[in-house]
Amino acid sequence: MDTKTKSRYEAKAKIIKAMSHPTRLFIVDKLSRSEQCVCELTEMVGDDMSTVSKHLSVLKNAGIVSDEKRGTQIFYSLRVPCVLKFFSCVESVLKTNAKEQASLVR
Amino acid sequence: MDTKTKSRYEAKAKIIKAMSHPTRLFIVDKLSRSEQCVCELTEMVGDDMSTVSKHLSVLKNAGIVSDEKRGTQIFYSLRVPCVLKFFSCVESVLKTNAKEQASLVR
DNA sequence: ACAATCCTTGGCTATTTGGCAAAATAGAAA
DNA sequence: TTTCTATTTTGCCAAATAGCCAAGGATTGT
Repeated sequence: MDTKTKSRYEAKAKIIKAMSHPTRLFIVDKLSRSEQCVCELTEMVGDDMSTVSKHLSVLKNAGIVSDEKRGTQIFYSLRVPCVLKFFSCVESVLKTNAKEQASLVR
Repeated sequence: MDTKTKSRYEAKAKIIKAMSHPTRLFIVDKLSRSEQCVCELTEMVGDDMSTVSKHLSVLKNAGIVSDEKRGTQIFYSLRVPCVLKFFSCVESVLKTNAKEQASLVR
């Protein structure tokens, strides 16, 4: 694989990697409905705020979310709605896997 | 986040995580055109065969690819074509990021 | 100025990951 | 059987990741 091809796959992988954590997936799911401040997300996730903040910076760094400061709070929102398509595909993979599991038992 | 919700997000994240490595993305891309044996993929990727084999087992474990032994070779193929949709979205994220970069320079 | 609130950053530890090389396995062919 | 050949597994090490806590901005309100 030549260097140029490689770095293109690296750039793509970075974006997918940003989505590859349960908490970040949860956050993206929430943001798909409406923007949220860090404190609200922290509340929903249940981890330390610093942990949530780090997850958000990963998503922001990948270009998946954007942030806006309003007063003392920072609101995050989904910048590229197409990532929501991941969910339906992932669910169909899970379904396919479950079917296969079932057929093995039979 | 309750335990059940959490484990659902974990299952989804696992699938996305399997796609979150440049080499594995490359492999999925190749398999989208036609099935390939490990030796062919190893040749294209340029890493050690044991490394490629490990990547393939990650993809297989996630349910993204399936394998079939024929003679001495093992052919891998894409089990869930919907993962290809990831590519177009990821590309649009890259494009959006590039645009933003450009506007900052201006 | 001071305190309170919201958020991010740095430091630490534990865990996971990715890579190669060597050893083990499975099947084909001789 | 023995010997290839294709692939996987194991062992090891370096690097990356996730989590918490404590410390450090920034902004609002007193």
